[in-house]
Amino acid sequence: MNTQECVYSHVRKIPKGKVTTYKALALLCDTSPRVVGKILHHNPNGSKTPCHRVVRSDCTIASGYAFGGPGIQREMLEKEGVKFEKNKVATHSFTSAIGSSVK
DNA sequence: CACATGACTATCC
DNA sequence: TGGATAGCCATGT
Repeated sequence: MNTQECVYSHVRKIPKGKVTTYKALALLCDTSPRVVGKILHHNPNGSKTPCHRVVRSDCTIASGYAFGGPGIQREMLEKEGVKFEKNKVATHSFTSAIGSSVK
């Protein structure tokens, strides 16, 4: 499976009210976080990819969000039940492992 | 085929 | 503790 499809698959497996980090996706896809972010920004798989549930390792919202702005992403997550600490995501809202691994 | 870029992460000052 | 710089990997030109 290509890194691209791999990342998309994992992002789609993120349960509602939960979030993940680029680093986690990178590890699951056996790649680097840079690639994960680049792929997600390239094109959310037909809006089926909840890229708004993907945040940085620092729990902060990603920069250059493509849905209208970081503020939008935060509100979307809050509506899904994700707790927020100021401009960061609550650590307890993270999914340690998304569904199943690729390999 | 080689160079440049990027939703990032980690280290240094 | 916080901001800036370097490193990394895949994709695109």
